[in-house]
Amino acid sequence: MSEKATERACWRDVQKNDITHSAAHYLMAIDTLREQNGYARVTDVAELLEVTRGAASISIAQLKKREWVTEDKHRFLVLTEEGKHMAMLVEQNFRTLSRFFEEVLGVSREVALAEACKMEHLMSLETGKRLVWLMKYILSHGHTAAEIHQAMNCFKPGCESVEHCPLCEDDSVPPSRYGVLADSGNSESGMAQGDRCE
Amino acid sequence: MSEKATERACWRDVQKNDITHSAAHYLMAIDTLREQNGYARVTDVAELLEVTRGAASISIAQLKKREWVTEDKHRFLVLTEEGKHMAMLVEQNFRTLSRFFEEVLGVSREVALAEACKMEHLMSLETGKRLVWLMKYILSHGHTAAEIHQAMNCFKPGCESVEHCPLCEDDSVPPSRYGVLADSGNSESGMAQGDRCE
DNA sequence: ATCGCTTGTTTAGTAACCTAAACAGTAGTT
DNA sequence: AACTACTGTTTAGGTTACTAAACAAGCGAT
Repeated sequence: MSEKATERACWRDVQKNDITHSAAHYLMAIDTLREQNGYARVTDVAELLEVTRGAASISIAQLKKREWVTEDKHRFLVLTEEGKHMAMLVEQNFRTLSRFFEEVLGVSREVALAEACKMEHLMSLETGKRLVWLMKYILSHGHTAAEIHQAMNCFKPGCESVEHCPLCEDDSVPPSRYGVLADSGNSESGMAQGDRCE
Repeated sequence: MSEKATERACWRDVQKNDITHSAAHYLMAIDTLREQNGYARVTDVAELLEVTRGAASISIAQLKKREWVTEDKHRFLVLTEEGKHMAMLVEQNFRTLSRFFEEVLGVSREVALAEACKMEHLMSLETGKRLVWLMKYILSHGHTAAEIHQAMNCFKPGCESVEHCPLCEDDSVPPSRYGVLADSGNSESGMAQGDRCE
């Protein structure tokens, strides 16, 4: 009876995400600036991110509260260990996703970068690692990579109507998004899919 | 000189996304309710999404302004053609992503659903189609699918430190995130990739 | 010592979300 | 008709994140 929490409305969890899109970019900006200039000040971050100093000031104050950012002896901004870790995670997710979109899926570079940028902070370390693993596998197995590239090169829009998609023709997977609407008795039927991965 | 916009700060484009995470779920909720109950009212949507009627009322008013939602003869909520299209797109992205995470990457169902839910509204139709295409290819080529599944089953955390990742060891790809810091002259090199889809 | 510039913070106002609570209808019941 | 219940909107208040503009502090130059 409590197992249906598995299917529970997940849609509001976005707000409970570890890190915000904006926070991630403030962290990465500080990191970038320290790497490139050796130091990072509020003004530099603001300029890099193209926001006002006021906005940067307030956002960075939040990051200090969260202990992702501190100041060094010279009062310049630095990432704490945890801050560095968050920044690296997002940075890595960005690279993984953009490479996946561009090199595996064959999406244009612009779109690949734009979409990777939107999703980078939403992917878990676990999923990111698995995606890297998949890409490593594909890229290190010449014939597989070639086949997939060939397949992707033959990609044609197709599937024009979003309403009907070849992959989703079997409606086996789409799990109910919002818990149980009407009382749908046996909730064990949800796991009737022992046919994969054996 | 204006071509460097290619590498320009993309990080604020998230706000310019076609649809908001919350808007997407309001649309899908209306769609779900009409399918399940035959009608959708503000109260039903609020209950389904677990928000107050006040919040639902205001959000739905916005959707009406955008002409994604109207009312039928009985004053019940309905999606317009455009609204339906947006809802279908997000719904499809959700299915695609969750299946990809779960079936291809081997992520647990919970995580797969949660992350798909966060990203569903951020993936373009184009990328979504290509991902479907890739999955179709993988799943329809027994040996490839088997190999990949085997590889993914052998997945071990590895790559423990986020700082150093096997895939990203060659720093060839990571494009500068925030425009040009120092003046980096020639920007035409960005489009050196005319090798697809001919 | 005062001008002028940069730096960082603060304040007021905007926008998209949410809650809680008051409010105005509409509709069924006694 | 009056009581109650449900529906939908509105109001006030909170959050995150932005802009614009005022402000305080520091610092170099004359």
